[in-house]
Amino acid sequence: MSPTIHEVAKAAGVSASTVSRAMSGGSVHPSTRRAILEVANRLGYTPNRSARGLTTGLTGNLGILVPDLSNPFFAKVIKGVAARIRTPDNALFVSETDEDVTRERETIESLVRNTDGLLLCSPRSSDEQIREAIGDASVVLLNRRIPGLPSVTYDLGAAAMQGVQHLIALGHRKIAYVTGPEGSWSNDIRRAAVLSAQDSGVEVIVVPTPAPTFASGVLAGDLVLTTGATAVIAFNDLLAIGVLNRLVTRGVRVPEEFSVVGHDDIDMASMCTPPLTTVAAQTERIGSMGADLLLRSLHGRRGRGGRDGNGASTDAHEQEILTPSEIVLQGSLTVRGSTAVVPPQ
Amino acid sequence: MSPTIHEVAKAAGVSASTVSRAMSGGSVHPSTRRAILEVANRLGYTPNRSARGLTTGLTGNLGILVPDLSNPFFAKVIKGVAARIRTPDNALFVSETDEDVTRERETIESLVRNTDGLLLCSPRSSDEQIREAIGDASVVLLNRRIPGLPSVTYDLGAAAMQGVQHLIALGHRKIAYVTGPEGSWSNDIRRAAVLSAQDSGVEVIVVPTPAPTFASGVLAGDLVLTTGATAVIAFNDLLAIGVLNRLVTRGVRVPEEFSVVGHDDIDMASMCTPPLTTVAAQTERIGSMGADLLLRSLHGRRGRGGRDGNGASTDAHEQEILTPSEIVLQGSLTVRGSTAVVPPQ
DNA sequence: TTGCCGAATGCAACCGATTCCACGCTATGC
DNA sequence: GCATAGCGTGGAATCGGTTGCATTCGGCAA
Repeated sequence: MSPTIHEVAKAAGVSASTVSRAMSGGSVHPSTRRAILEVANRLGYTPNRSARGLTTGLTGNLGILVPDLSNPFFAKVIKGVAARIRTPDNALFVSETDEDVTRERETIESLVRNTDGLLLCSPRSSDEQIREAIGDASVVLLNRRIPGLPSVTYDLGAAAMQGVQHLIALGHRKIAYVTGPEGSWSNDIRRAAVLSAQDSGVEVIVVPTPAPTFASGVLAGDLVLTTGATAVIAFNDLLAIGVLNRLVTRGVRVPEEFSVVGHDDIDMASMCTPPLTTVAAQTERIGSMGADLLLRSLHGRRGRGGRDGNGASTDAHEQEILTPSEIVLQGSLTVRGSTAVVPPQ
Repeated sequence: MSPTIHEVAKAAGVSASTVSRAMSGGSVHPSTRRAILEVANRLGYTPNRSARGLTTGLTGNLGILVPDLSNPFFAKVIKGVAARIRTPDNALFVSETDEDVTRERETIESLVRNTDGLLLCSPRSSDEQIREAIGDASVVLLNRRIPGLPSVTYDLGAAAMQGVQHLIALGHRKIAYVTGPEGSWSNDIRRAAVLSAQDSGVEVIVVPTPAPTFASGVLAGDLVLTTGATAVIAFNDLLAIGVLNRLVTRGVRVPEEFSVVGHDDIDMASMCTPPLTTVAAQTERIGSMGADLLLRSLHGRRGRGGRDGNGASTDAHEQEILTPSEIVLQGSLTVRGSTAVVPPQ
């Protein structure tokens, strides 16, 4: 199919090594390089990735793992990553775990073997499990913080507090929290933020759910109504919209009789009726900054050491470049039509 | 990192070629194979993909291209593909074009070079452009039919007609169609289905949109109201929900005063108020069947011919296996709360 | 003029697997 | 009893790049 480097070399009247150097910025005479590039272009030469990967130890592939592709929050994160990656040198593997912790580990290990670097978005496994699974691969966490690993998150706690304060300011004194998935770092933080309202004399009821989806939200809607709360905060917008729909179906008027707050600000949040008040993240930004961080850390890394004998200095060099960066973005409350002052007794 | 085949060979006391055969089903004595597998397992051996790819010409990667990742329809298709692909031997590249035809071509060409096979979901380019871009790569089209290429579609025309008939049966005599993107095969068919209602004496107005998104739907909502139609059919659910929201905002009661029909049956369709009547596709199924078809066609294909001298017989063989299959699924109308009988004069 | 240095280039080894070929051995048929 | 067929195995070539090392050549300083 595509010509090999040797064919280009012959056509240009030079050796294969010179072509290789011309293509990848080695020391080549300017006029020679120009001629080679011209020939390569004319022949439509593209280096064979497997061959290159064999010597360099690099695949040119990055990977991202998300719990659920049909959750718009994750779709947006991937969009952010894809926008940043768009170069001829890198392609993006996408995998999902379907919120299954067992599969998560397998998938991480498989991705680690087939990519140069990995983005883990909202992983559900424990810190320790994740550390083990990734080994010494280049990984950036998204929407999850583990000490010592690079990550991009946003200030979940502060953002969640804005939602809580909003409800308190509206006079609500009994608030339900609809939980997210087991093992979710963000769920822990959001739940804690809501529970902290107890310090202000607010009663908090935690309502469990099997999965952070619309369907679970519908189920949770009924549970929420039995608690006697006047407002609900859900782990994410899908759940919140599910609750919202159930309330409306059961004849509860929102926001007059009941207030609903979600998290993530997915597109759907502004499309439902009433539009959802929600704690917004800079979703695409999480993806693009994560990709940035990953590419940067990759840049200072050797594929597998190659033939350079001196391990010590390389290690020191890597240490310095791989110093973990933890980026924290800002979140903020977006007030829409699903929240209002507490109904009179 | 991972041990090489030679290390396994030495540990097992055999040659590398025997290990290779043991791993990939060649002719090896059962007891030898068992011993090798045991050693390989103990050492945690996984074949190096680049090395394998170099000789076999296969990368073990598949790719899928969609117009927009944050469109839930495409997210579902990808889910279907991912579910089917889940094997240790294959990984999935995901790319999006952001509905940009220029980028579409570049992306296809890049994916063709880096994968063994490609799924093109709802491509916007012309038949000819697509044929050129894919060359002789293995490709399966999703939600698009091009004569001679394998594809998975559903009977868009018949399904769309159900929506049209539904509105006619409800007494509507003036129907607006909110169009989808330029170059979209499904848009052509859906528009034609709506226009065919003219044969039954129904007036049809076509309303253009810049993109098949919620935001465009909101804009289209105002245009629709100026037409004097009593019902609207939109190219997809995102547009339909946008129109719906705009109507509600402007005080038009749905479905009492105005009926709305969408296409695709994305999750959101059942979550909005009122829930959307929509023409449903078997979305995930499109993805999984497409993946099936692709894997099957790959199976009968050689990476790059290798060293087998006899071209003629191989070609004949390939011909037979690569005979294009065009799978057509069924679509159907899901009636929900956004459609009702035409309002009295 | 001689010697040295660095830039430009070619040669050849190598990355880790697959696969063709040859060899030895046993079982089978005549 | 000998030729033959076939299985199991090892050796070696090969895929298409990259890179360390050797070589050549021109230029500049001594």
